[in-house]
Amino acid sequence: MTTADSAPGSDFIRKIIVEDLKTNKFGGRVHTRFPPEPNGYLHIGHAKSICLNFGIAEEFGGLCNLRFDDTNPTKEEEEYVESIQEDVHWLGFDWGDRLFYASDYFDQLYEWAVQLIKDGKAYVDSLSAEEIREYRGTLTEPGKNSPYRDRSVEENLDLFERMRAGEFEEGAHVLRAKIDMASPNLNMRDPVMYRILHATHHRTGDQWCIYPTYDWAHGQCDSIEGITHSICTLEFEDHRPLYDWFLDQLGIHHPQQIEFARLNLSYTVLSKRKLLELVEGGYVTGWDDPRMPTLSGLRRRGYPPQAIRNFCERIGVAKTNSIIDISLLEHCVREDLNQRAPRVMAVLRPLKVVIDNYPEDQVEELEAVNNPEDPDMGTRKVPFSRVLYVERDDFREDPPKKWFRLAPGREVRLKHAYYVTCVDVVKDEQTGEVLELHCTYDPETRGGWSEDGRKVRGTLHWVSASHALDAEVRLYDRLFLKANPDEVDEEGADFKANLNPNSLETLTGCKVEPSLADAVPGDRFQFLRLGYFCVDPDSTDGRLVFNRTVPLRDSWAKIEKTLKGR
RNA sequence: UCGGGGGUCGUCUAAUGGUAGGACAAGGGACUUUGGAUCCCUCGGUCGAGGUUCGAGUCCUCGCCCCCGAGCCA
Repeated sequence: MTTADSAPGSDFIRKIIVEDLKTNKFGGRVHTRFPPEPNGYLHIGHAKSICLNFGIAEEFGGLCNLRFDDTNPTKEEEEYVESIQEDVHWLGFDWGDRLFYASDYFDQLYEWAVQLIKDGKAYVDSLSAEEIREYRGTLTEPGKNSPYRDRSVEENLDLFERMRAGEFEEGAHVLRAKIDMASPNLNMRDPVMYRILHATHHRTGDQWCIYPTYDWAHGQCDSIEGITHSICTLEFEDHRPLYDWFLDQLGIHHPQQIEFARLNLSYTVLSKRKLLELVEGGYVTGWDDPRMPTLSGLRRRGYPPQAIRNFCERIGVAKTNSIIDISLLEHCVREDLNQRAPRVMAVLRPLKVVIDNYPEDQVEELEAVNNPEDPDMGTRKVPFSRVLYVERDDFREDPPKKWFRLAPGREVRLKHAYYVTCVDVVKDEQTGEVLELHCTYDPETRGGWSEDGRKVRGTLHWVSASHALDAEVRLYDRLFLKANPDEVDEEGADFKANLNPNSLETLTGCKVEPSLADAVPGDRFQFLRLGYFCVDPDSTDGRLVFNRTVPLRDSWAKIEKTLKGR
């Protein structure tokens, strides 16, 4: 077999590592890192990177560090570093005692900067930000040297020292690498290494007022930690020559940077900027809104971490820009939950059913399997009585062709219970609305089976009216209407114009079986015939709240669609 | 326009120069005490033009298309 999902380990990055191991490039070591900037919550795109970095370390008997790339105090917050750790752990990965911060290395980075200045490879520039941009040239024209480019080593050292001491305003000076203002790679046109930022850092406080840029920090941090393979996304490809340059000038351990294509998912957005906009604009209830592609949102939605890991394994790793169909993610979720989620019965839109020939005060405890996919999950008792609720959608007064559910005169099976036949329909005289159904049951079919070989095509879920628990159920749908939310018709509109107005439907007065009384937030279930649901943290003692994780495939919807199409 | 990176079924992803395979999606069927799940089948692809070769997705040449890059963001 040569499929992506049956042969994890065949992607181009793992091939490079296998080759490096063969040639003993890093002394047989494999050491990766996941380097998030703590300026937002992790989303499923990060999960791809986490699974890649931690997964590779695991597979090759190596290590993977968690390192916060906290070089910009104006955007980073402690709240994010906490959520990021929680999310990585939730996915099932562990960094042991290797939790690091770029800020751990600020002293070393400063010393190395001084070394580059002494070597004549870095200088303090006093051009304004705007001037620096002008001097940089364009994509097609070379840049020109700053008039400050040839300051003496002594002057550079003095200025840099005073930058650190806080003598200057933000923007007055920057430290730049002295490389080549004519390079066709703009990253090599004397990139900025340090900028003055009079900001309080979430970890170093006011100890520093100059902060290293990503380019100056990243490779050196990798080097300090002994990283062998520094895996990042495609947009850093152009930075690799710079990554290599710094390491070469310093003559320190030189990891290999490898770039791969970031994850894109249909019907969703995966950019921190846009996610932040959804949160701050109140389009969702927060970072953990179950409609968000954030790990905290998916967690609240009920997505199991293993499903996300399986998904990340299946999508593969390559350099091709791609958009993964969200149905693959949903498939992975169903696949996982099908094996593990206990089945229960819940009626979302209740329709009262009276079993006319069932004894008034009788209650039977019927046995129900918890998961037909896994007998070890055992059975439970479900109460059955004279008055029940069934799903409103499961009754049609004028049943169309191929309708095997309830209708006047029709016999159906109540799951785990009895065969019942609809004998009467009570309607509101004014509105015509169906108020309740009257049925008779066949006592010989207890457990849902008939000895006489009689066939019933339809099986319905139900709850006993007097035993059922009330619940609120939140039905989630895709957050966006278009596969590509950025595709907008009107001018001036943006991705928010494609928000799905029906991405959340809240149902109250739902009825669930009494065994759910002990359910706690995070518990996942399959509501028979409906889908997978989990208990939301909004639940209180007397009031259960469920989130729909993902619906079951509804094949009736398909039949109806084709019937209508004719 | 300059530099970098890409282009294989609808969507992803495989294929020492040797039968283009798998997954998801779609369509059909079997089965079923969830119209669920499961199982089976079908549909469907190498960006284009030349060249090398017994043989090219793979090698060469020339095109075409897409993505990234001009933050003191990462």
